[in-house]
This record gives sequence, C-alpha cells and structure tokens, in this order.
Amino acid sequence: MPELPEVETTLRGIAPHILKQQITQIIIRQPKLRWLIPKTIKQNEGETVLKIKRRGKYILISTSSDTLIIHLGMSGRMQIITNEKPAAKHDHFDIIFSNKKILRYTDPRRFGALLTSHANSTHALLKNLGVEPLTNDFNAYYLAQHLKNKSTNIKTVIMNSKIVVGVGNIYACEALHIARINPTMPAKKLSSLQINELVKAIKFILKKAIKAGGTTLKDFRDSEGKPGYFIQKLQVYGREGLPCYECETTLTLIRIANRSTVFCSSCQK
DNA sequence: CGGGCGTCCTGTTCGC
DNA sequence: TGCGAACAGGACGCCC
Repeated sequence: MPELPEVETTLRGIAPHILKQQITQIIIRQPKLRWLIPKTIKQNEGETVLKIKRRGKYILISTSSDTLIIHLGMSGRMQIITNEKPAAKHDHFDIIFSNKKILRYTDPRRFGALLTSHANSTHALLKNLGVEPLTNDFNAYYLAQHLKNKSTNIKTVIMNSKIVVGVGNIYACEALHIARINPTMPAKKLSSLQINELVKAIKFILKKAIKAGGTTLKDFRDSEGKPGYFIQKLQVYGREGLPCYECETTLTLIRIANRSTVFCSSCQK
C-alpha cells in the first residue's frame, strides 16, 4: 500500500524521535517478513542513529556500522510509541531508543522487510533503483530515453522502480489521468508533449499527496497512528463506474499486469 | 533479454 | 448467516 508519499510521511513522523538517539534494544517477534530478518541486526544495539532517509519506498536508518533497510510492503506501517503497550498480533519488531521511545513495525501481510547493509557498500535491493521522481534527475529527457523502443504499456513503465522509484499503483493511475494518457498506450508511442506532461503529473501528484499526509485506503496510518487524507482527492483510483470529474464519462476498470487500473476512456487517449 | 505473471502473507469484501 | 473465492497499496525472481 504505502507508495512514496506514505513512506515519506512515515519518515518525517519518526525521524525527529529517533535521530541521534542510541538504540538500546531491538526486539524481533516475527522474523519471517518478505525476507528473514538477519540475526546480525542485533549488532546495532548500542549504536546511535546518525542519519535517516528515504530511497524510493525504502527507509534507511544509518548507524556508524550499518544501515537498517526497512520496507513497508503492502500493509506495513511504523509508529512511535511513547508509553509501553503490549504488542498486537502483527507487531513484528520494535526498536527501542535511549529516550524511551519505541519504533514499532506492524505488517499483517508481511510483505515488508527489515534488512541490514554495511555502511560502506550498497545493498543489492538499492543498487539498481532508478531516479527519485521529485529530483531534477527525473525529467522529460530521462523518461524519453527509457520509453524509446519499449512496446510495454506506459503504466507498467512508470511503476518500474529500475526506471523511477516510488510510483505505485494508485499514483500511476492518478498521474496518467492528469496527463490525459491512456494507461495501455505502448511506451514508445508517447509524444514528447505527453512525456513532458507525464513527468509534470507524477511530480505534482506525489507532492500533493505528501502535503496531505499520504493516502489511506484501508489501513495506512502515519507515525502517530493518524490516517492520511489524500483519498478524498483521488480522481480515478477506486472510482470505477463513477463519472470522471473532468467529463462525466463513466470511469473504466481494467487489469494491467494483474493490477487494477482505472482510467477515463474519453480524457485519456 | 524483455516482459508476463506467480509468489510471499493475512484480512476484508463480495457473491452465492 | 455462512462459506469460499477474489482481491488488496510491492516487487523480486522465474519462466518463456
């Protein structure tokens, strides 16, 4: 579930509580997430958090020896807990800090991850990631280079994290609607005008969603347990069968690469 | 080698 | 009401 804005919202929520704090204990209740949590994670007990940042949908917490890599998968979330409360069924790990604050990770579907990477090397998961959509590295020229000769549909391309990170199913649908591009269009057929519009739309939608504190469909909560409010602003996702806000045409639901895709057959040609 | 899809899980919703 | 099937925001990795 969490796409870039939800991860960014989570990061901003937890960072001030844990930055420069010493990790006093790491409690693993369920090591079987998408990948097994490495036992060596415990080596970070006693270390201090030097830096915390986001790369794509990964949250990276650096100590002097290690970088903790956290991914929220489909249903993950993290909260800062100030007074101890019993762990619930899907609370898979806690990281406890010297200021008594607890970073608690919850993930019913367990598609998320907690891994480590040595400070002086780049983890395989991060090595081949594409550009960050909110930087100048993601621009019309860059995207055009990656659309060239590609017969795959444009939606699959913008969701490919080797090209550009952080764009998940919801925001892919939304960005294509804003740019008025049909999600099934072969990537190589986009005009330079459309490429330009698409880049602008992706940046626009992600920034707007971050401002709103992310999108809550079912269970996203920020680090204080509050939902995001962006769902009220979604133009197409989850609105199949309802009228397009632009032209009133009934929105269409199709599946692309096994993912629900909603678009307006009239606005998006 | 690009692209399609199966897979890891649990919870919720929908249809019969 | 109850049950099972379908589906859900990610993304790696296998297969063709």
